[in-house]
Amino acid sequence: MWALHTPHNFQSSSASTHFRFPTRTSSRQPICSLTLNPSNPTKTDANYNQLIQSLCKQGSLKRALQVLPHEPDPTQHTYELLILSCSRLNSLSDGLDVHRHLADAGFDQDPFLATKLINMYSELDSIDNARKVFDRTHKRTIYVWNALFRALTLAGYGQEVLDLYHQMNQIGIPSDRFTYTYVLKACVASESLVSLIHKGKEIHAHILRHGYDALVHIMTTLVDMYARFGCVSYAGCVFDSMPVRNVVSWSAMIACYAKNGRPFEALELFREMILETHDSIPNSVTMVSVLQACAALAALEQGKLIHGYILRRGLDSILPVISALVTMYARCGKLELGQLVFDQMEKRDVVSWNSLISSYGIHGFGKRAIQIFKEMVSHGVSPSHVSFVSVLGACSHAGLVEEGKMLFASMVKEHGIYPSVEHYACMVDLLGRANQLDEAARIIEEMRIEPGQKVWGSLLGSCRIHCNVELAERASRRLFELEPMNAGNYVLLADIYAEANMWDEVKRVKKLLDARGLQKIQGRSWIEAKRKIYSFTSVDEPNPQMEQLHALLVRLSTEMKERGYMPQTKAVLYDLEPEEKERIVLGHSEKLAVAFGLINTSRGETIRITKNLRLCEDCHSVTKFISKFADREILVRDVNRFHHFKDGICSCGDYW
DNA sequence: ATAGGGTTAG
Repeated sequence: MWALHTPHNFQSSSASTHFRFPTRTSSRQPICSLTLNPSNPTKTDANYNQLIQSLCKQGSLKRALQVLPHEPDPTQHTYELLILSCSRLNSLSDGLDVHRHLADAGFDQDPFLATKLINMYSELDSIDNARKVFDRTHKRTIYVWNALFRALTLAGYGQEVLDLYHQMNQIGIPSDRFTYTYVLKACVASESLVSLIHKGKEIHAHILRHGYDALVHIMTTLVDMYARFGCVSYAGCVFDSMPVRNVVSWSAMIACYAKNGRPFEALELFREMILETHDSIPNSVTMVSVLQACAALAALEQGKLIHGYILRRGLDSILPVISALVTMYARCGKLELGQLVFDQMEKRDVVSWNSLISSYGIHGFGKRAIQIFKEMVSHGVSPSHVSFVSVLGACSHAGLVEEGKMLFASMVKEHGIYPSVEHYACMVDLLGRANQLDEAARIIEEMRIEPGQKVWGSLLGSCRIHCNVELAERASRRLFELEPMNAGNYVLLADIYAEANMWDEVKRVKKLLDARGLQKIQGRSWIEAKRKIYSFTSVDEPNPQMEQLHALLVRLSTEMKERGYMPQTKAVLYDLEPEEKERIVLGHSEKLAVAFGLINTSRGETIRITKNLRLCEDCHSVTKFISKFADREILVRDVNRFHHFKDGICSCGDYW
């Protein structure tokens, strides 16, 4: 005999031996009596299936599983609901249990249920079991294949999907429209270092050949795939070719621009979306990308307008949107506004906290960032790997070496998070900037995962700051192998040689750069004034005020020299006369932007500038001078962090 | 016969 506890969500009288279905008519008629002997099937046993199904629908999986052994003949539908319940309740052990029952009953060759099982294991992060189900299923319908493709893609096994897809084609099973979306995603979900873009283009061709090029879902996936490969123009071509677009397509294309360093285009496309479409109304997902674009541009006025739009559209209570707002304000130099948005949040998740931590980090408030990190933990929010990237980054900007080491050690010990390349890169950066280059190198040697370009890149960057030729050569050797087309690495190495006066070596590196058809990334600074964004490069570009700007800089330079300013020209990669070098650094884009700000903004207004590269030392010291004797606050965001210049002092404490 | 797809925060 067996007994069941009374489910609390059942209307039950004091007699706990009777189950009642909660029905709309509140019938009190017992459907089946569980005191019956289940091994002796009677007519009422037909209701066990119904009972199990009903329990599943109510979320009482445990009870459904207790009833299951007593149903002599569970139906496909019963198993389906059981499987779905296991995913919903996130219980792998129950899932395995259901799977066992189903196999015992001979249902495991049912392709419909195999699909469901694969989906279940996928959601329960048990990819091996999903594979097993697939392997054991003889009759593999396209649904079964697609389910496995989806599961493997989500788990990051893109290459495996593509191999299986090849097999499927060999056998002659035709793809359907769902197959294409999964295999396209598989191309970018590959953990391998080789780019699978060729594969993606091949599948793109298949899609065109099979006439699937009018389907919004597939086309949007293609846009997204090219976006993730960084092929912005390809994504744009697909987007332009779409006969029908919807919110998701627009959002994907806007995200493509926002994530690939094309924030202007992102905002432009958003404008177009609003003005030219009637059926594609921007949603919260769209707005997140738009906010990212504003953040990238440091376009505060734009960002405020977008914030207004978000409020009008009632999208201001959606977590991702709010986190993006926090970041946008902080990256536009308004840390206090970011904090305000954060304070007003009713609910916070780990991402909201991460936004705030990294915001304080890039503004150089390392201690405050650590404090917020601890506050998050004390609120019961478990840090994610990004939390550690953010907080370690904050330590790095503020030179908090000991604190960073302690946090790094706590990752595994206290939070069970194993450091990834990103975390190692943070540590190398932290130690390297603090001139503990040997220890940074030691960390790399002790890494149990492949260091990769991020880590070597951090080391090379630190070598640039502290002019360590030997280590720089080691790091760059690896980097030239890993990312031969990244001009930045060659330039860093050349910088280091130049500072060490090794001009032959500088020439050699430059030749390497030329041989690969690469160019030094041009320095660019921009400033928002009167709702427009003005962009400057060191090369003369048509700007009506250019002469005026140059004249102002020459005058300032003379004045500064009288007060002890010494031009620092080591960023110049040519072996030139000092005067010539001086002339070059005086034309740096950041100084032009500062001069423009002095002329075109009112006194008392903070000059806010953004730069695409790391601030050079000469620009840094000149801006300090200017902040003092022009009595202006100047806020500069370089590629890594903020510099807040005031009274001749920079918030970075000359440590950046 | 049934089933499933695309964009998003740090």
